[in-house]
Amino acid sequence: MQRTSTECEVTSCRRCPVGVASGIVERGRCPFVPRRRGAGAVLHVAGDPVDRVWFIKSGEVLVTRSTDEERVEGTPWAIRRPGSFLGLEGLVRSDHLDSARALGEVTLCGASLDEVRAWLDARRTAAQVLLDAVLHSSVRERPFRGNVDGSAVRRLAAWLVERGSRDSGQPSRKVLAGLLGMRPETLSRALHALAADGVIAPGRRSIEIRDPSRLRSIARNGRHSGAPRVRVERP
Amino acid sequence: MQRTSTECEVTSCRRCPVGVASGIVERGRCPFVPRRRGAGAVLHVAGDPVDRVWFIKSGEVLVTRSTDEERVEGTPWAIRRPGSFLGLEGLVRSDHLDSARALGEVTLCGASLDEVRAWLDARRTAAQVLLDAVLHSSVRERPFRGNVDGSAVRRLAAWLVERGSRDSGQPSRKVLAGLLGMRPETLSRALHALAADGVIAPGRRSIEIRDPSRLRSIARNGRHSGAPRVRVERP
DNA sequence: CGTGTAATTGAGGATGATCAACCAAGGTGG
DNA sequence: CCACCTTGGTTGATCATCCTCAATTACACG
Repeated sequence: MQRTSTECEVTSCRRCPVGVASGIVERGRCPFVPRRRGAGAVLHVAGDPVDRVWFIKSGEVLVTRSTDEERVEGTPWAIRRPGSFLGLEGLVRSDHLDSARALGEVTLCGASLDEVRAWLDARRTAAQVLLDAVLHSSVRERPFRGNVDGSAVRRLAAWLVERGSRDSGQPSRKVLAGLLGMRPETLSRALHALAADGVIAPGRRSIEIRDPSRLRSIARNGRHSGAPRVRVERP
Repeated sequence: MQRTSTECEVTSCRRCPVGVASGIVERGRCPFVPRRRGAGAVLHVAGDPVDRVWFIKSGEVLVTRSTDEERVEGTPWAIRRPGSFLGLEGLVRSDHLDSARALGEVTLCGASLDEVRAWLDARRTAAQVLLDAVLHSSVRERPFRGNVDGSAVRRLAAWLVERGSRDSGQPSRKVLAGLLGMRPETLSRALHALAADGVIAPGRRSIEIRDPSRLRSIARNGRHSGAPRVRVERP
């Protein structure tokens, strides 16, 4: 079983798990061929038939799930990073579950569904590579659900804690709000509340964590002092 | 790649994908050994180290995710059915992501993590079986998030539509409420609202669908007439 | 036939969504 | 270089939804 695929391992085909499983080192051919896509490029749309499987080499991809059909752009569901696949659901169903858009410049290696199936049959460790990637992303990618998972402030704190060390560029407010299951306005207020507590210092493009321990405590039990609502007096 | 594993395929080892991949038919040995568990049995608790991987042969298992640590019982996350695995996250991390409890009488086949790893190395199609199962459950298991995915009534309607044909015994109200990201009280009111519309006829242990087309329409766009709130007059 | 648990109902309040206005930061073209 | 526009983000006010807590009813089970 492969270890976690981090960005650095993936950029070179000789160190990429897919390349290794394809036997690149001993002159094997990798069915996944690289391609570049610009920021904002739409990779697939929910409901479309799956024709290609993509492997993310570099960059980030936003996966959105469209709950209602009329809206083209669903709510953000997850951010996929290098080392994970897109479109593997094609192995068990015919159409895409969700839409995907490049968040920045991305490099993807693509293969047709048939090529992937052939690869799975031919290469002994191929399935292990896919299994590894799927397990990793299903472990990472546990989206927050509404209030059941705590208040807006708490979900934000939990996200900040989890993101924590990996300093990958912050997603835009709109995207982050979607990932956290809230509206941009609510996210703005939640950021404000944490900032009022001195726990974080939100900049326009990055959020600096000032008090990690308090942040963790808020993420755990949801208590925070900052900017309580005005309480209406009652007779 | 395996096809969808339905209950009937799984009960006999000769038709079970795990058994087949272990070469049961040609006298191979399957590392997964069956065990029965009674209703309510706790299979594992979030945070515990993963020591065994379980394969569900029959019955249903409730997977709960504990968001806060003090609460032993987290919010219901998904219901796993025959053909899916528990504890596969052990392949990529050391401890359980979530807790699991048998919803009724269940039969599980278990193997230690080491046995699973050895099995993956020894058996050519083992990884494909696991990959298939993981993809299936990640396709099925897309929990609803709070209001972002629509109102309580809409989420309930969507769940009823999706469950639809497969008449597996209804989960208890508390469990169902958790799966839908709402409180039991809210679920009760949502059921009442749909019943007032004549769309469903909720019994204590089962929910009869009276008007499937209207139910689908509510699931799609959230409009429903039943029991509108009293609207306060404003000057 | 009591008793405990699950499900329901009701009232009130907290929270987040909505809508509209506003602000700040980049472009773009004169 | 500056008016202009566009886009994304913030703020404020109001409202709908859902949560909370408590009381009550229905049901299963001894």
